[in-house]
Amino acid sequence: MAKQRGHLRGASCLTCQLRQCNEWRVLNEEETRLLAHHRKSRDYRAGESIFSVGEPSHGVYCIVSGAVAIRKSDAEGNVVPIRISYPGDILGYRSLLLNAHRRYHSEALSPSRLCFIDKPTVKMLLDHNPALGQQFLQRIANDLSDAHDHLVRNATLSNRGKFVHLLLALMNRHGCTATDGSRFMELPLSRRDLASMIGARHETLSRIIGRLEEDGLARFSGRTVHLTRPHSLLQEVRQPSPLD
Amino acid sequence: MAKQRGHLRGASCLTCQLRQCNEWRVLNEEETRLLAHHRKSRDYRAGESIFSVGEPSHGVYCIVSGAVAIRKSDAEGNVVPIRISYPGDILGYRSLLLNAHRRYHSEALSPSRLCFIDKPTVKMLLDHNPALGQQFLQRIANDLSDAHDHLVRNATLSNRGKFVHLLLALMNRHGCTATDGSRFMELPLSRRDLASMIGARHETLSRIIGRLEEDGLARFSGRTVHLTRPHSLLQEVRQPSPLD
DNA sequence: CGCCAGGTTGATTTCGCTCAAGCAATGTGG
DNA sequence: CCACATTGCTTGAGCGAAATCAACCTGGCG
Repeated sequence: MAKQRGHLRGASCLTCQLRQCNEWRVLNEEETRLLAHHRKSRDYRAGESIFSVGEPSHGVYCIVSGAVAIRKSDAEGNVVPIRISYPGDILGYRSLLLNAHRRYHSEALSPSRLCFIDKPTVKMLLDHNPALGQQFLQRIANDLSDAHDHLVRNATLSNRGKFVHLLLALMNRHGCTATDGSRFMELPLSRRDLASMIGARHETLSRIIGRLEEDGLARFSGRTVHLTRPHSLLQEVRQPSPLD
Repeated sequence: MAKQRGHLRGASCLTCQLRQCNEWRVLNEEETRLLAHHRKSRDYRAGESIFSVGEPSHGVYCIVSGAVAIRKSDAEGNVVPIRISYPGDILGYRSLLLNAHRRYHSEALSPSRLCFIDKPTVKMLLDHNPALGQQFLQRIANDLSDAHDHLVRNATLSNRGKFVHLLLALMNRHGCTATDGSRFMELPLSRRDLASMIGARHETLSRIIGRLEEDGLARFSGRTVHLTRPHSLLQEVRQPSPLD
């Protein structure tokens, strides 16, 4: 059933709800038809790789359903998740716009459906509609801002603070609100990955989680998290003010 | 004398050596003349602010001489230097391209000369020559890559490692090589700023510096640094391989 | 001269890493 | 079906790194 919904949604970009809120929204009907005609939809199993570091870029991917982790690795083999992408997000635009090789790993976190649009088609659309380039520019500028915010947080917060921040950010995407105001979700990543996202060992994360439970702020059980007092957590990590 | 050289260099973009290696290099002679006609050159004292967070963007700045610090601050008032820009670099393109407000502070580190190019002129050039937009795109993509590398390093290295990396990076820009293979430079930032760049307290940085001197790897005196065995430092912080 | 910003140094405590053991869930070959 | 490895996570002990708090130095500068 869910699969069929996914299939219908991916059947044509013209009817794709997600297109309304991503970079493709500036395309007119004719351009969208071109997009739909050239896109290739494919299902990925959980854990399956979408692209890897060092490969040449042959096009971009557009997430229809599921969730995708973007990871970066350093010389010692440490792998750090950089971001999680969701339905509507477009992956791999950077390598394509720069004619560069992939600098990131990308991997499905859950069973996912992605549409692939090859390079010639994207180039054609970029030439045809300058607003599309502007969209990508905006997107990359926002990514840069996010990365810098992340840097400032890392320089400022404790591991606990960083983790609380991460939890709240994940909650925004994955969370549901219960009737009593508490919030809960399924974690999209393993504890190891969560740990390396905040630059800590997994043992340390385990202890931080223990302390959060002691403090009565959260309950963890497998991959489900329940934040009993999200408000208290929020004031633990005063966010950078939006006007900066 | 230096001032006069700076003045001559800024006198016209047509004769500006720096233009050859920054984003303006894709402009033809006519476009460059337009640029030269609209640019306004101005000198800044050391420590003087160029733009501040929250201001609207009225144009971009192009560094002729000196050095400029870009800083970001969070809600608690922590200020973290994000990067240092040098002659040839163009500042403030992000806010302009996105029609957004400034998200960064920018401040001259030494007596500096900058050219200001107002928004209408940049817009005109962008419309006239699509390659310019591509240049800015490339620039912002590289900045993003740098920021992500920074994130991975922060998650991986110790404070000492981060500082050594920072020293080597600064050395690339500011350093001279002595006859014996050792390298030296003037630090462009205070120790406090250096500390917050690696997310550490200034006392901690002071101790790290002490240890580097004990190890016979460096000598610090005021703002001058002398790296006696740069090679040893280099292998302390195995850089991410360039093929990622 | 006092004052102050920038930097160093010391003592103490907290935090987080390392190493090591243990546990539950899952998978696999016999 | 069991014995056995494997994977992901938790827990504990010990230790080193870094934060915190505080004193103190040093070179401008009014």
